[in-house]
Amino acid sequence: MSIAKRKEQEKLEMHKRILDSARKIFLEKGYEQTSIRNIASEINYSPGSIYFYFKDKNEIFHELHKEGFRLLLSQMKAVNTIENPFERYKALGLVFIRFAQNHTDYYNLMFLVSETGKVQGEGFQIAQEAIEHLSGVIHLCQEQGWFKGLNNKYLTFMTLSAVHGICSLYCKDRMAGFFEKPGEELMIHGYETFIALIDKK
Amino acid sequence: MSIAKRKEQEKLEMHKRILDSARKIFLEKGYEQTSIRNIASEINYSPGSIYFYFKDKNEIFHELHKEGFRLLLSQMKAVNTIENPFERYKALGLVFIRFAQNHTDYYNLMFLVSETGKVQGEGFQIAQEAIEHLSGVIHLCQEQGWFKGLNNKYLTFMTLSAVHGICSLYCKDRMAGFFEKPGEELMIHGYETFIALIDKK
DNA sequence: AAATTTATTAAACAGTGTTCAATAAAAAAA
DNA sequence: TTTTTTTATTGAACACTGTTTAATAAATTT
Repeated sequence: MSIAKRKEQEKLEMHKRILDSARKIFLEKGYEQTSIRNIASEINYSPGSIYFYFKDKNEIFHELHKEGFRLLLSQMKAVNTIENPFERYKALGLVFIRFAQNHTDYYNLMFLVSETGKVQGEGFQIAQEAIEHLSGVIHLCQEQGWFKGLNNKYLTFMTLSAVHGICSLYCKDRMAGFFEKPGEELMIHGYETFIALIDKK
Repeated sequence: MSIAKRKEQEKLEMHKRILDSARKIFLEKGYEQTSIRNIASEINYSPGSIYFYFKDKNEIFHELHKEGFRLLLSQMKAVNTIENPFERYKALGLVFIRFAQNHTDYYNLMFLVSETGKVQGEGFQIAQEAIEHLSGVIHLCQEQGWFKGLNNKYLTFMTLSAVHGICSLYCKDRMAGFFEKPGEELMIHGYETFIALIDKK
């Protein structure tokens, strides 16, 4: 039985090696510019063998997709230490923004690159968990008198939209020229403007 | 001279034929799923000949990109008939949202598909014009007492982010499942929530 | 030691964007 | 009108792409 176990471990290791190579190239060059042959040659492997470990290119992509969401979600949950719900709400947006800044490539992979439509399976579940987390914090705010008369779901969607809008404009690098400031500053000031508007108890 | 003129016209016609074919396929299948061979065969043309009229696939894409922006900008300018500046501001957001709904494929092409970084040349100029238009309307609002104490540029960026966030989440079809409502309703309610927040004179 | 499972590979298939020499068609010059 | 030159078109070729598969090597089980 220990032989089977070692086998399994070796298989996991190869799985990881491929994923490491894929992560490097995917985050560097994006989806289309990453080829199975690139991933394979990076680890001196044959392209065909990749298919022994992954169904196809998309499955590798979704593995990284999930990785990104797990990373984001863990950072979102870290703000639970903040007691004041509105402060927690504010921090949650900053987590998003900082994530887009520090992990621009993941952000692209998670929100911008992947094809329209359903992000299936586990990846979708984690994304949903992230939304529910935001919704929960907003609910806490509302219990304490913030956002009076506003629907929780729509507020959640709107918050998500505003922050995602900020991040995706940043990641796609649209708007340099009109907004001569560097993107990082613009994001923060844009977010502060948003918070200034929403901050009425 | 009339021969040269007819020649030029014929060239323009071929240019248009290719663009028409490209538009159809690009808007239907997106960037990557559109091939030069597809575009050519659609009009019983040889793939190589495309390169007599366009530098490469990207140049065709950017032509459509510009088309989309011209269309959006014309609809943005149509709200100038509204006298009240805040009403005009509100309508501007709705123009965006309706554009994303009615021309989802263009929206994808314009904001989501194209590669990170500079959208060069004329296309960039039109995008800039659109931003300046929004900024101008916000300026009018501020002259009449809205958005007190808020920086025009940041407010412009934030508005753009919020609306673009709504539209891009819609276009990428993220969030079905958590927000069980159809995307169109969600967009409108999300936008109304945004307006409810920002509406303080 | 033989049979069987597991892992790896190179080759092949059908597709991609793009280039280019050959060629046909049209216009200009002789 | 004939020759030359320009303009437009084509198919073949190049170097890629994701993926499948038959052959093969290696490791494990019988």
